[in-house]
Amino acid sequence: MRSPGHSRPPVAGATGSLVFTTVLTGGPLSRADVAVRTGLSAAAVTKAMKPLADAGYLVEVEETAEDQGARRVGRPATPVRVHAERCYFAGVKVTGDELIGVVTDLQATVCAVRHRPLRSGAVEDVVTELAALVSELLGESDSYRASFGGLGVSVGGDVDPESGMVRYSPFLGWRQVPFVALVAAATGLPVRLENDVRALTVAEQWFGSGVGAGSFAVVTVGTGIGCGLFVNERVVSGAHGVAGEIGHLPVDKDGPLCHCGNRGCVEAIAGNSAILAQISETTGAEVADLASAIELARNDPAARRVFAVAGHAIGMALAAVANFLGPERIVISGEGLAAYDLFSEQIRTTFAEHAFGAAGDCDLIIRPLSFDDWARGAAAVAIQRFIAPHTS
Amino acid sequence: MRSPGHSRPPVAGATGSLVFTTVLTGGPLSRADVAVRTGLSAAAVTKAMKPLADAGYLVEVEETAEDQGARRVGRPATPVRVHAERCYFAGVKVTGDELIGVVTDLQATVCAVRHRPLRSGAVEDVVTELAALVSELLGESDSYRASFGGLGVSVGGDVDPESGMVRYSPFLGWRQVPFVALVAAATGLPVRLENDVRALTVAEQWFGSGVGAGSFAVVTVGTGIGCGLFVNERVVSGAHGVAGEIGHLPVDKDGPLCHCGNRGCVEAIAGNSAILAQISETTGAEVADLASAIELARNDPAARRVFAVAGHAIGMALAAVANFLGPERIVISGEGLAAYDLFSEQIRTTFAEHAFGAAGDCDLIIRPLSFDDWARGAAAVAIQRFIAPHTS
DNA sequence: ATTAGTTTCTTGACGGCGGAAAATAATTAC
DNA sequence: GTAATTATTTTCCGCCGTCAAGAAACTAAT
Repeated sequence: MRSPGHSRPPVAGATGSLVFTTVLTGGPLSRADVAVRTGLSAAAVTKAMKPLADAGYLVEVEETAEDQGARRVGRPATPVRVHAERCYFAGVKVTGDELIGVVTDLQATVCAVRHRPLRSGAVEDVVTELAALVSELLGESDSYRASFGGLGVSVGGDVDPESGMVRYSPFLGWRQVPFVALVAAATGLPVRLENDVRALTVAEQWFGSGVGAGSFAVVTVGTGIGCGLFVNERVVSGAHGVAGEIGHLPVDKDGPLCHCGNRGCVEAIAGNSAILAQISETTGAEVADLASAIELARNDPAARRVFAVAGHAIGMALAAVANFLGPERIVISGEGLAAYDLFSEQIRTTFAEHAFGAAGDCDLIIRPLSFDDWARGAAAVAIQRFIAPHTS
Repeated sequence: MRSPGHSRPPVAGATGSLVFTTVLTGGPLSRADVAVRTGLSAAAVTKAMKPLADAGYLVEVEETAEDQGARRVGRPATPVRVHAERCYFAGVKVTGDELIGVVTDLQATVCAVRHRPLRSGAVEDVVTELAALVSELLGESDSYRASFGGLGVSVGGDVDPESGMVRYSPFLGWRQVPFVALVAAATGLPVRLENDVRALTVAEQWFGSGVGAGSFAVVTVGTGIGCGLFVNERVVSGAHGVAGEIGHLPVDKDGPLCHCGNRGCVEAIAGNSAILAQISETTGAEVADLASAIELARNDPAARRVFAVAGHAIGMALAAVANFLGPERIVISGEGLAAYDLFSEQIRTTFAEHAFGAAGDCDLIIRPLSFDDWARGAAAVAIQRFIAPHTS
């Protein structure tokens, strides 16, 4: 499979990346603003922007007559923004039974989505399907291939972005799989691999609620309960590939048995399947999926009680995160949040009770999440790689 | 109070700091080794070392005949080490009822120790006493004042090193105290303030078990249970001044009531006073201090059981830290560790049970801690400030 | 309309600093 | 002694960011 020449990142060095990301994450900004935000001199900003503008990554915003209201004296600023369509990226999240793929532009706006069921979890099959999916996605518009920046792939489990290895993925049953090499060979594209939750954290860092925060955490509520951490200017990876593992935080030592062997883990109480099991058990009703469980809870107090208990468990987890890291914000997201109105109050109450001192000051931000957002996270990893290769 | 000119840090820029800290923390190293470790070129290392050597901070090691055993061909390397006596630092830990002060050399080796009771916790009184203590300490040798690098002060609570403010200290009952300014005025010395646990973490980072680790955590077991975190090349401070607050991690929802209002916090089970209370209650014996409690536990199974329960709680906390951050190492320290043999097994068992996957691979390092070590931590902060001002 | 005042952006000179390569140094292996 | 090998130093080069001095593009007076 031959592929056209991919766009080379035009980023000169650290300063170029810094300026680029500042504009990317900070919306349209004048050069003077960028200078202030980055701490660079105005001259340095001008010089750093030159090649980026020449290559078409940055463009000056057309002045729309009466710009920002309070215009002061002096030469008016010329805001610069990212030319989002200059370059496209693909992101694929690999789950145990499905591939989710997206194409995004430079600002991580999703341009195309495709899902593809996985019949087999064998490495070769996954690679083949993945290559086919990406090929389909990039086939949707000529622009995608013509100016392609990179492919990001995210997998749950212990993953090493540097070596491109999936060290261990429980869902797929993989160990020591050189996934990047395989996917790169099959697609001919530049590939970057990352853990799924960390990929989501990267997306949040640059394109979501993490923008401007010195530290934040992303807590995902779904089948499992996960957590991505951003501290000291970087996403936390963990020395052994594990980090942000809050799903097995013990909440109730007499609680339900968790698959990890202990009792009363957050995940065993507030994970989607745990909720379903509890509701079935408590009410005797047959609930097949979360949607019907939510439906039921709207009328059945016993079912509602299950959600409250789950909310309590989540609140405990959030408080633990806040106490531990003291992040500026915690973003709570995940498919499980469809039932947010059922959780909400209990989450906040428990959080407030257990957050210690000033740790309780951290913002709790709710952000429902679609499955596609996981793939978008993978694309965000590719974008980050493209713009700031040294960072990750 | 006039003071002689303090040593100016001879550190040129980031590279100078990097080279200096590499030698400081890595023992004697040849220039070639430093180049490898830092990723700099050999030329850059030579250049960076020049002014440091000229100023007497680095010295070449005398070759002691038969150096390292396996000497290979080629020009022999000239190891360089830090001249520890080139410069002295003071560190003071402020507690509710006592000041603990030390003088250390450049390698944080303690050269002098003094304690000083605090009759009053009023800000002015503490400042006065602190100045007197430091003056006494520095009076112990002419060298101290002659080549003094800086004073570090550590306080428990919410502290902002940048502004030099104690934002809130529960033990002292202080709020918004500009402590650095006051101490600097009273002593005429360059002063740096830091939270007590973070100061200890800095000491560990440069002069203890944190050396060479990309990430680690320090868990202190004493009256309270605290935790300092080092991730992504820096100590974690928390957006709101709170970080590493694991003392109130819930372990047993039916456990003893904690002063924070919840039940079964780690601290309410494994904190020193909690242990004493439990032992008194369980055995009916009067135990005044931890030492007698330990004594008792060696013979009394019921008392021993209290330590086991405490060990379990600590193990849970350690597992939470490991799961959360995935640090390379966890250093467990504190006065409470005098009873280490009583805790040990239970700590490790519980940790192994609750550490998730690869998070359990992290090293657990036991390091008993004296009260003086807290002051040494404060001195380490001053040393870090002296050598790498930009870092913190 | 002209002039002064302001703020933004650009340009060019300058300097610090790290890397590459060559020179120098100090030993071991023959 | 000569060659090989490794460490350190020196010299030179180029990148990159700051500083200072314009140039540009407006507003506000006069």
